Amino acid sequence: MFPAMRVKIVGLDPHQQYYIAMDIVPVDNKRYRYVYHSSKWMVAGNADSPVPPRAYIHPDSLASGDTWMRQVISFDKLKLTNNELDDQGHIILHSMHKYQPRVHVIRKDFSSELSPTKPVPTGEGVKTFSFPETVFTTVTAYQNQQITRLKIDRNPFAKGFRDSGRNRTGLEAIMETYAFWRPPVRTLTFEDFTNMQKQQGILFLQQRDYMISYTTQDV
Amino acid sequence: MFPAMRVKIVGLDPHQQYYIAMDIVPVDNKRYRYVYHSSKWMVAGNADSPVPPRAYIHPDSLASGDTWMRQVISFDKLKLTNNELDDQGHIILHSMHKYQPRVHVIRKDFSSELSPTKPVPTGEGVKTFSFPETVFTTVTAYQNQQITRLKIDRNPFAKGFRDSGRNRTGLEAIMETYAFWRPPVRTLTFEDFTNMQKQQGILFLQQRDYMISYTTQDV
DNA sequence: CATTTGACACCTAGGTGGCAACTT
DNA sequence: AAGTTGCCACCTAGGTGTCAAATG
Repeated sequence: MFPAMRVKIVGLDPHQQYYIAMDIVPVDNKRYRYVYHSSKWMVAGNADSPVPPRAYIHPDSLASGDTWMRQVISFDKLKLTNNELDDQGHIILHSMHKYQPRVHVIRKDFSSELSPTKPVPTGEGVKTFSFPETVFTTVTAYQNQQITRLKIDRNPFAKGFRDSGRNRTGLEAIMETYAFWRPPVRTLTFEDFTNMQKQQGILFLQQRDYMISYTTQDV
Repeated sequence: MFPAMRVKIVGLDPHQQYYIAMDIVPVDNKRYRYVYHSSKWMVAGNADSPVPPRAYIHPDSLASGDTWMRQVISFDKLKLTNNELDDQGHIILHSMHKYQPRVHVIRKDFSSELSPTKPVPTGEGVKTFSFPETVFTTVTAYQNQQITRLKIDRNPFAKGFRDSGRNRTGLEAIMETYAFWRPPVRTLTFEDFTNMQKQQGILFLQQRDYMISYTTQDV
């Protein structure tokens, strides 16, 4: 899942132990298709039968509120699959559907049913947060060059596909990168994506490799 | 530290939480030198002033007795240094000294003082095990070809230095490997090393990269 | 003279999109 | 036509011993 979801949490009890988990739930019961000439997602029938949502338990769990609040919590190890029979503990999604990632803060004393292959429990001791700007649509192939480019330019592992010096001069490529993306010091925020959504009318991501990144205060 | 120390533990309380830690303590207060023509370690004066031993807390800590007993516990991430000012949390040793690694099983409720840069606590709730056959001498350069070869042949990361097919034919190299070392299925045990000690009169290892591997039951 | 340091080639391990071949 | 799969080159990140040079 790239870009990874990143959150900062305040207001926890420093001495209380918490799990932090993420799950990804359907936004609606529709299936979508991408219409290339109008650059829009269109409804294309009803959703496939949903799979019970799995939980991704953040690997730093179990930790104290103090520990969680001192770091940016990154979900960059979360893996997605469209294989409904997956036994690797990955989160299972359908292609061409809309999804909402959610962050759960779970107090240790209410975590009896916590398991990667079970839905996240609800109720007392569990707080759930979701950010509408992180809704995304799963795809099976990139259909928008700016998304492809985002993923290539921002992900260190995709450096081999960058333009730099191939069909551009070195300096030209650097300048262009800086004109579209921000300097490396600044974290990419959800505004970057919503702006792209407005421009493109879409936001999509690929099978086994999706998603949204942002940093927010005051969760 | 290679080969890594590996242990199997039985007899813990399955529901009790434990830390498992390793430290490495001096065997005596002597400094050694290696006499090449006699293939022996000789005393070469008194030891350097000892540094307070650090603890390597196994990364699977904290875990239940049940969890610990179900796996082989490997210390392959333990790192050594001879830099007394180290701030990476590595275990600090002097070159050309003899050392004994120790394994500590620490019940959670007696682990108040547990820290990577502090000595392992002693007393109730802490059990310490040491295996005399894992004593080793630190060195600054390999002086025995069979040790060099052991480290090259057994460590996946050193595959680039293996003999296979360089100054031998492929089959010849394979046969020779199997004649001296065991088939890959079998775990290298301390007997392999003690036999080498008897033959060679030595057992030594290199700075930033040492040590002994064995698997034992009934710790 | 022994020891330490840094650059190096060579590995393991795993995360990228591209692409051709295949399935549906 | 759209989706899936496997293989690929290309990366990151880090664990090996070697060697030459610097250090003492």
